[in-house]
Amino acid sequence: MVTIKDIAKKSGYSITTVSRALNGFDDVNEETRKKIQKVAEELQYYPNAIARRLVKKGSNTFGYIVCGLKRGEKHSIVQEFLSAIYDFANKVGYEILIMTVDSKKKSPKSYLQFAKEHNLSGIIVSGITTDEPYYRELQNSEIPCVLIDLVADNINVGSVTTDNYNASRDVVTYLYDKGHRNIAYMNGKANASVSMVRYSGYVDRMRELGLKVSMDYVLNGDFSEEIAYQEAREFLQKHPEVTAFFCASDLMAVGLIKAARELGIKVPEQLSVVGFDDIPIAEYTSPPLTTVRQDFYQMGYEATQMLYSIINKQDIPHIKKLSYELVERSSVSMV
Amino acid sequence: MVTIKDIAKKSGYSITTVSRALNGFDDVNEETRKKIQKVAEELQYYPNAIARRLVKKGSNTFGYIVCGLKRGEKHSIVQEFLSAIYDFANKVGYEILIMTVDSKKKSPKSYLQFAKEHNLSGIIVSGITTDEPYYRELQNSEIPCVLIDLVADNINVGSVTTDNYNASRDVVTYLYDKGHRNIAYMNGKANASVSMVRYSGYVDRMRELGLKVSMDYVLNGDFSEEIAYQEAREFLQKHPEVTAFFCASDLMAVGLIKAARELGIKVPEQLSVVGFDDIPIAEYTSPPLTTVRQDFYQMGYEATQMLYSIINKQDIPHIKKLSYELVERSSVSMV
DNA sequence: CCCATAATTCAAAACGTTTCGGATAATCGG
DNA sequence: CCGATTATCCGAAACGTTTTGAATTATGGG
Repeated sequence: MVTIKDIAKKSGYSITTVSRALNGFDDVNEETRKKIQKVAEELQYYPNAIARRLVKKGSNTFGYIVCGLKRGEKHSIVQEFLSAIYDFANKVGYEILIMTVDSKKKSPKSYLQFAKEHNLSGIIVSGITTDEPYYRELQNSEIPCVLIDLVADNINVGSVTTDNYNASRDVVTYLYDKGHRNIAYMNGKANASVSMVRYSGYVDRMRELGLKVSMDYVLNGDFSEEIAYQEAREFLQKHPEVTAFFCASDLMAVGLIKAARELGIKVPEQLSVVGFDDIPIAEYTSPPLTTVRQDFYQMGYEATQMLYSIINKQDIPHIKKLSYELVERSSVSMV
Repeated sequence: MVTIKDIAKKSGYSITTVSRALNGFDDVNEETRKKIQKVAEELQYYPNAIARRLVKKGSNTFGYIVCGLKRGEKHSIVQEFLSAIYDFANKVGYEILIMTVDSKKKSPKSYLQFAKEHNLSGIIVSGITTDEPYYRELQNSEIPCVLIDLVADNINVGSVTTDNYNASRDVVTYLYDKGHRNIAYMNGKANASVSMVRYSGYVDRMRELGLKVSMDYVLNGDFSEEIAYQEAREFLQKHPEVTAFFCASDLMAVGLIKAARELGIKVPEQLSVVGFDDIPIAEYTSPPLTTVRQDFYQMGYEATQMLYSIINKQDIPHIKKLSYELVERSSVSMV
């Protein structure tokens, strides 16, 4: 490994001067700089980021903690986040260190340990649910951090989510306008923050519209296609009066549609279905799914941007609700 | 930041002893260790990984270079890789540093710089094409590295791919057995290694079966749904005699099917289509796509495993071809 | 009771950088 | 020509660890 020392030796200058020359300080003669740069090039010198990070105060590194990353996922949400985080990080010259945490096995490291070990400037967290130990730890974080899809009430932690509440309300309104009155709801993971918010949007709007919201009408599909399918199969047989279903995720909507098809219930003629997320699949199901589009890339980008602001002590709002879009495809019909 | 020094001070032992106690060396009294651990806990001490990495020879870190990560991707291949790489890394106690490179803008860093800066033990590269500057650089790498979907001929660089050649041949055979004789081929990016391999599998098998392979019958969809759609629209009108299409990716198959539908050509009745990859969408298109399944998770896992072996100077084959599976769904019919 | 061995502990160097405070030489105003 | 700037340069400390080699103490055999 060729170090700054080698360059100093070969060029005849001191370590200090070499460092300053290479880092563009202006108290070094241009000619000297040229010479040093030449030597650096000849020797194929690359500054050791580790040594640098050790001595510099900030590490200029974002941490990204992704919970529940696993194989065979049918959406690419994490990929979108990643893409966004990197785009922003590249823009501001930060690097990224990722930690994955599996909710099943208890992780060996706490998020705090992760952050401290690596001297992280701040961290972004996605995919966490309120029942994980991390959640509590995060609540009183001393380290700048922003949560995706989860709100917290600490000054050091920001959050960005889609405006789930209003999105949910809009879906109910949309269905109502199409003439539906018996609207069931398929909720996601009980411990996911978004589930609760979407649920209350549904309930509130239903009530406002004077529609009954019986507990029978809300199922729990755990954000899983398979579970949604199971639940729906049972439910649909018992409740032929239900003409519309709002699912808290596209995947569950897909499961639901499969159940309906198997029971000979035609979508959308006999049953309208609305999903949430607009994952790639949504466009290709039959019928193509009407759903609420979340822009996951933007979510990741805004999160990183917010983290950057928090790190730099900028005074900005710590809660950001992103807009959504109701994408009309063909899974809903008038009644 | 609480350091090892603080612990030394508070516990009354030397820095050396603290370090050795915390790292489980056996030349420290168990009682001492207990005490030191207690102090460490009280002070919420977390060893600084940066300092550690600086002094240790190996960094115990894999680099992962992902080319062409971008928003709005309709597959989750990178996510699968990531998931796999992390699973393996967690198993062997490595960390991962990711660099993204955009083939459009010339990247500020060479892969070598990236590796040296961070003292990486080795790197994994995915998504690279032969026309990128990185490709040449990689060819004579001094640093252990393994390429996904690209083969190299350097002892330090391994590669893992699906057995694209045979997969391609099998598809042709499959179509042949279904009675198809005029089989067209939609190729991917010209500069992607896999494209060439799949292409030759197609050509070789066609010839073996005594089928003509005219240049007219091979299109280039650049792995893009849109381009494949455009190309197909033109082609299908001119060549009604073609009864089957083999596409080098599912996405292109989707584009192709769309074109066919618009031209009133029924899939699979009038045109059979086979894709490649088996991305999540493939299962939901209408008709559901018959395709070659690649296990991207396994690819990532094997790649990391191989990298680990290379790093540890184990003598293992540097080229790994993964098996595939022809998934029969409904986009192919007998003729 | 003494020497050899084992069990503990520690001081100091090393990893590759940045940076503080000063040193030296050159330039300038008067 | 002198004191004061200014332009360049540099030595040494610092970042938080690990590790080497040795010192100290305890133990045991004879």
